[in-house]
This record gives sequence, C-alpha cells and structure tokens, in this order.
Amino acid sequence: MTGIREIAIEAGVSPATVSRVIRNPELVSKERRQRVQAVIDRTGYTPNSLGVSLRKAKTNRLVAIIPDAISAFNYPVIRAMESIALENGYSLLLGDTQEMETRERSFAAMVSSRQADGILLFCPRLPFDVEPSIPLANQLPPMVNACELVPVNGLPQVNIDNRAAARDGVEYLLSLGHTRIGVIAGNLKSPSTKDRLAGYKDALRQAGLAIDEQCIDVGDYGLEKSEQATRRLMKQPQPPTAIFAFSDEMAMACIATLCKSGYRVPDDISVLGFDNISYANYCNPSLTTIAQPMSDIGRVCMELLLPQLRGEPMVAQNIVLDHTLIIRESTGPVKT
Amino acid sequence: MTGIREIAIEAGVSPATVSRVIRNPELVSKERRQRVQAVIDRTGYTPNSLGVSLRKAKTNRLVAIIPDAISAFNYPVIRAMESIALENGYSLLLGDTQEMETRERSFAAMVSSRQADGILLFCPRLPFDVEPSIPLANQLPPMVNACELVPVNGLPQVNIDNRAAARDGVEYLLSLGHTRIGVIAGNLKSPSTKDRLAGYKDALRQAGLAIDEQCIDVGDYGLEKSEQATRRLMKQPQPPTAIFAFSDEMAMACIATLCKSGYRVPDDISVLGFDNISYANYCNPSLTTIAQPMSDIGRVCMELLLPQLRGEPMVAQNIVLDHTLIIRESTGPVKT
DNA sequence: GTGAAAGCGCTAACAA
DNA sequence: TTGTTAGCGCTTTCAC
Repeated sequence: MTGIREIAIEAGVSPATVSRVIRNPELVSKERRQRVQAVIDRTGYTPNSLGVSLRKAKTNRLVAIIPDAISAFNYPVIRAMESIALENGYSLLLGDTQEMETRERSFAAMVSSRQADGILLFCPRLPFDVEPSIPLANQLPPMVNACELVPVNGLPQVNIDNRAAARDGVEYLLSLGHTRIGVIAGNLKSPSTKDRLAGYKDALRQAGLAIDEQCIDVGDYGLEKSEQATRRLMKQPQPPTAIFAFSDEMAMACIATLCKSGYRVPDDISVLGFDNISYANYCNPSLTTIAQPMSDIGRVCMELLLPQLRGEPMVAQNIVLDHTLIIRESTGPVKT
Repeated sequence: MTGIREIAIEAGVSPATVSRVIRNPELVSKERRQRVQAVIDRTGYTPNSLGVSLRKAKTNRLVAIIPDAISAFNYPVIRAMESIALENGYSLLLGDTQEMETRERSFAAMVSSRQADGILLFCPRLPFDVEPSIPLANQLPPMVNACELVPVNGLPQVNIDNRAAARDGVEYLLSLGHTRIGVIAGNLKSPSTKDRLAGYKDALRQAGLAIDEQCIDVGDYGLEKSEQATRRLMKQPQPPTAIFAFSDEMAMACIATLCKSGYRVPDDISVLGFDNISYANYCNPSLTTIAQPMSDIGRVCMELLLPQLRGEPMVAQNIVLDHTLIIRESTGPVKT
C-alpha cells in the first residue's frame, strides 16, 4: 500500500508538495505539479483517508439513524439526502437500528468516536444523554431530526403535519358518505402514529360522529400485522365501510386481505393509504393515499444539516412540509 | 473532545495503560484498571476510532456496492449481511451507485483509501482495473460478488441458478397449458436477466415451441417501464395468455396494468413473478413467483468474506443456492 | 505490570 | 514556491 512518502520520493519532492498537488494544486509550480501528478497516475495512489481525517478532525461522513428498516417510504428520503450529501463532499452511512435503542446509540456514538461528522435522526428519541440545564444546541453534534420527531425543543426538525394530513384523509372519506371508518395504525409509540390518530379523531368529532375504539386497530407498519388487523376490523358485528391504513404498505396488505375474503375494493369497502410510495400507483386497485413529499424531506434535512457541519450553531426550528391527498381507485362512495 | 492523554493524566497513569484497559484489561493490575475505568466511565470517553484505525490499519467497516437502489429484493440480503457483520465487529456501509460506474469505483476506492476493509459487490463488473497477467486474488481487496456476477474467474461468488429458475417457472406455466408466454425482462445488460431469458428460451424449446421475440419486452426492473411493457405485450394481434416478469415488482405493476385494462388475473391471463419479496403475498392477487433465498445469499456472502478479512487468501468459488417456485393466486390454467 | 517512545499517513504552520 | 517540522489520537514494541 503506497503512501504519500513513496510518491514524494519517486517524484523527488517532499510529502508536503504531494499533499499540495492533491489539495491545492495552484500552490505548486506547474513543472513539479505535473511530475507529481504523473507519479500519482502511474501508481494509482489514493490518500489514506484515515490519515486525512485524523489530521483534519473531519470524516466527511454522515450517519442516518433509521428505526425501522429501509422501506419504500424512507428510501426516497434517504436518496435525496444522499445526493445532496454527495454534492457537498459527504457520504452517507445508513444505520438501521431495527428499533433497538442500543443500536441507535451505537450509531450516534460514531460521531463521538469520530467516524462521522453529523447525524440524520429518524427516531423519536435522542441517542445521547443530555444535561437538561444546558441548551441542547451546546451538547449535540450536528444533527437533524426527521419524520419521527423527538419531543424536545432545540432540535432542527423536518416533518409534515401528520395530524392535519390524517384529518384531511378522513374528511375525504366522510365526504364519500363513510361514517364507520376503521383505522390500521402504525406503531402506537411512534409520534407520527399518535398524530395521525389524533387527526382521525378530530375529523370524526368535527363531523359529530362518535369514536368507536373498536374501529382502531394496530398494524405496526407491518404487512402481516396489517392483515390481522384487517380481519379483526371486518369481523365486527358492524364492520367499517372504509379503512384508513397509516402506511401504503399496510393499505396494500389490507386490500389483499379484503379481496381474499371476497370484498371488492372500492365497491364494497374503501381503503385509504398514507405516504404515496412508488407502489401506490401500481397495486390493484391503485391506492388513494396521502402523499408525503419524500425527497423534499430529505433535501430540507440536508439544508439544515450542512450549516451545522460548517460550524454554525444548531438552530431550533420545526419545518413542516405540505402533504397532498392523491385520489386513485381504492376509495369510492359508500355502498348504499 | 477528551482524548486518551487526558484520561491518562486524570487517572495518573500513562496513555499506554489507558489503552490497555480498553483493549487488553487483563494486562493491567486490578487496582489501576479500576482507577482508569472509573475515569472513563465518568467522562464518557470513547476512543477516537480514526486514531485506532490509522494505527491498526483496519477500519472494521465493509461497503456494499449496490447498483440499483435498496429494493424490496436486496434489502433482506443486506440485512442478513449486516447482522452477521455486526456479530463480527464490522459495520456495513451501503453504497448505492444508481447504476453509475464512477460511483461503483468511488465506493470501491474506499478500501484503497482505508475507509473500509472489504467489499460486497452486487454489480456485474469489477470496480478496479486489473492486470490480466496476475491472478485476481492477488490484486483485489477482500471481496465477495453476489446476485449480478462479474464474468470472471477467481472471485468468490454467490447466486442462484437464474437460468434453471426461469426454466422452472416457464415449465410451470407450460404445465398450465400456456403456450404463448410473454416476458417482461429486467435490464438486458444484467447477467441475471440474460440467464433468465436463456432459461425461458430453454423451456420453450424443450417443449417444442417457437420463440417469438415479440413476446419478449423489457421492464428494466422498474414499475413504469413494466407498465409500458405490459401494454405493448397485450397490444399484439395474439397477446400472451401468461406473462413472466423477471421481478415481483414488475409483476405487480404488470398485474395493476392488466386489471386497469379490464383483464382478470389469473382468469384471463396468468402472471409469474421472481424473487418472492415480502409484498408478493400481499398484493392482489397474491403472486406466484420464484423465490430467491435472500437471507441465505447475504449470510453465505459474509461467510466467504470473513476469512478474507482475517487475512486468508481469496478463493475462487461459485456458490449456487436453491430457488423455489411458490404457487399463489396470480397464475392459473389457460383460458379455453 | 508499566511507561517511554516511535510511528501509523497525512496536512498545516512556519521557515527558507 | 518548497521543504522541514510537528502533531492529529492511538497502539505497541521495548526496556525497565
């Protein structure tokens, strides 16, 4: 493994000059620059980034801490982040925590142990112990929180208004004449689920309808659990005429389950999803859903992170992006 | 950011002793060990891994080079890899190349630049320039190749027999009485697609059927392209009675398109997928498909990589794992 | 069992 | 413009 010293000797210059040719070529005379460059090209030399990072105390790496696997929902978010990261000289490490707090913390510790410069946090809790008496901004590394928000002040956060989004979705179902609307919720501990649930109840209350807890079931953002939830919802004496699943994936599983049981969607029962993942337009029937602006979320996160990486202080702010109701084939008027 | 020197001073020992307490506690007397440990605990000191890696010339990081995004297919593969990596003290960096060779090479260069110790390669070409006269094993870093195989000898490779798998799938369709079988192929440049195409032709030939190139279209492993391919296939004067999509995602898009056009699946037309992604059982109708053993692929890759990381030489081998035909609802007897 | 010292590969301050 | 030097934080001989 050839190092900068070998290149320097080979080219008959000092290591410093080689370093300059790589980092600041304009500081080196043309003659020497070409000589050094020739050796670099010939040997295929690449600087050992460990040395660079150690010296510069900077890794140019970010870590995304993701609770629940890389899903059809968060992949576009991550992809947008990664592309902006790349443009700015950063690479993005994906840390899948599989919902384990130890893993959240272990990925976050990459910053303390100088394996990464900043954090994109998709989990609803801080992966650090903080001193409540000190402002958050002074204790945390460069960091942005997205989608599942930490209930704390001081962090830059990016999200949609899940409550309003769910309300909009339910109001749409109400406008189709549905009054008995089932819910397949996500993980009840997740802030996004809580907000969507609140929005669901808002809309029903506003319409003067009672909230029947029997109509609320949990799918935990999983396919099988959504299937089970669907079966339970339909087994009620008075089954819902519409089901609102808190993710498109759960909506797909819900529809599949309904069809297996002989229901027709949307003729017999309507299904509303959430997220607008790429499959939403390619399942059968295609999904009516509440779209999240996935790439915008990713982009905005990076826009909040980059200044911090440049050394600017963390600024408490909560960016709320717009959602959109996308009407496709899985919803229709209530069956009369 | 406190370093080993501060800890040493605080505990009244040398940096070397602090290092030993962390790496080889048994070399340090109990008394000093406890004293040092107390300081570490109190300060929350974490060794700067840059220093460690630089010194040890080892990063404990692997990079997975993935051509086509993190899909429902390769996510389980990656997850299996990651979990084994973790057990062995490695973390896994995901490098999404978006099919760009420059990105493949840039991720691979992380090994040369000592940002990673080994490579899990999902792309069908080497991300390094090699000297044909020298054995591959002597020129490459620790590396395993999976799914899309580099057409070269000397590399440890893991895959299924795509040709046989496709043949099995087509034979099943033939057994249902289908004789006009459309194909929605993946990326024609990808070895997996080529192999599956060969298997498709094998099966037809063996059944004494002519191969009609009109029946072969390309979906490029994408949803929209699969939709377009489906439309083209069905627009033929004599449309197929069954369609074999080379991924489940394309099969889903195919089914959605067929249903929109008024066909019933499988009554009017059968659809066969490939991969057995988690959605396969949760779309409507559920997918008959050829299952790849995703987590086994990931596990076996790591089993081939770990010895190399320990310093053992790269061994040329091609591990072929079993595929399985999974019959669900999207296929049925030909309409008479 | 412990510490001093060297050095992993690199860059930046300084001197020439 | 270039080279010398010091040192980023750590581990590991080597000598005690």
